[in-house]
Amino acid sequence: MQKTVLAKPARRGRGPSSAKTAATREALTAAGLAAFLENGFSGTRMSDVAERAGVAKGTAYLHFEDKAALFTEVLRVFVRDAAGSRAIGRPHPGETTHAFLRRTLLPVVRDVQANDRFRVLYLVIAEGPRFPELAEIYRAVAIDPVLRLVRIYAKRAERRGELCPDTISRLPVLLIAPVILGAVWNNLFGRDDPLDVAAMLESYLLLVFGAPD
Amino acid sequence: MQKTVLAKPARRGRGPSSAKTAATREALTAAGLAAFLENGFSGTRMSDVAERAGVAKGTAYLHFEDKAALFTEVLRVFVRDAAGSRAIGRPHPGETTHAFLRRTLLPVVRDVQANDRFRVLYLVIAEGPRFPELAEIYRAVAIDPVLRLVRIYAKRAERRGELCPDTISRLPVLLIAPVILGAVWNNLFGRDDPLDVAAMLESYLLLVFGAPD
DNA sequence: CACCATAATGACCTTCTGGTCATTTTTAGT
DNA sequence: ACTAAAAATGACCAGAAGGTCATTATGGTG
Repeated sequence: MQKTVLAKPARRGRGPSSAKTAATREALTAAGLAAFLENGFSGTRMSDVAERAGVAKGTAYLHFEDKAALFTEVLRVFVRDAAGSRAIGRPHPGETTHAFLRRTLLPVVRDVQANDRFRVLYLVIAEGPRFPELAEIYRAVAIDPVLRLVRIYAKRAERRGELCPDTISRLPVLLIAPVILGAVWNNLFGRDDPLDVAAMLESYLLLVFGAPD
Repeated sequence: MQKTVLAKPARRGRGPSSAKTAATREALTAAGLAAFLENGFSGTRMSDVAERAGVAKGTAYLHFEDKAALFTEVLRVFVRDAAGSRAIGRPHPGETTHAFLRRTLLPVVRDVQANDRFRVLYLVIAEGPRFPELAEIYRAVAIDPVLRLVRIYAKRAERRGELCPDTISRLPVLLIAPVILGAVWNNLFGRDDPLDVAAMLESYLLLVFGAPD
């Protein structure tokens, strides 16, 4: 089903083994990501990707079965890598859940926005129906873990009377709603009316948890 | 820039004027909407649209300049028509804003979901960057009016101490976040994990306004 | 009924682009 | 240096799909 790198099986021969092959692949994935972010799946031509990567079109097909494989591979790798930044930590003793979430979530969101990773989210949203496995992977790797954490801390907050019971713990998606909204909005209207997703999330937390005091 | 109908200028001639022409156009827009919803813009072939409409491909080009014109026309008409259901009414005397919103918003959302109009929203979201004018129209016709209303009633609620001040009135988008989320979620994961958008909005209102009593 | 303006047709053209492969270039081992 | 394995090339192919237009069908009008 996949091709990925065909190099692993032992360097027994004479020819070029070199790290250059890996570099070419890297260049292709980087070029692919950039191109897909810019023009979507069907709007991206393989020749463009190759050109961006500084190689010939045929070379792309040495590394990836076809365009769809390049697309899913690129995004899968990106998502898996990005998921590494999952170290959220735990609430300090005595810290309210609201304060904890502000302290941990906001920097993450700011970082995601600063590094344009919301555009990747948007790409998955826009192309998801045409690449169901990809959407599934994204969900399993990036969304569900977040929802699990949200549920845990929502329960904690409800237990401590900091949060309206049985809402977020039952529908953890509600907490990430503003983030999704921000990703979508900025990709549609961001040029004229950019939305500061972190600031919006901050307001949202205030709204949900009430004013701290 | 546009072609739309070329028929208006007087029926002076002999040939078939008939309402049949209009019917053909209707059939084309209906077929176009269905096809675009199903396969997106680039995934839809003009021959498909024509076939669905029961006409030859050339006929489609008699009514629409090109594929993009069909796409934008179809969606623009749909959005303008759908925007007619804007009769939200006003709060009863003494009614809390929370109760008012529940009473008026939930049926609308339920109706939208029942009639698959969220799929149209999703289509605009997914294709928006490739059709900026369309996104702009959608925003002007469907989103901004809602946001204006939200702001008005948020202010009212804040004045009456029903709502955390300076959040939703400053960021009215926050109130529609769950709706956008629902539209996106259901189009990505709806087959396996459908989300009841109205129910989610209900929970959301509860969360935002607090338990009624 | 004959006429003709208009609607509709579908074969055809053209372009575009995903994908291939014989050939050439690169590099490591001898 | 020589050689062979592997990487890279880019001209080429095939099919798909957007768009055209000479031709045919339709149905008011005189």
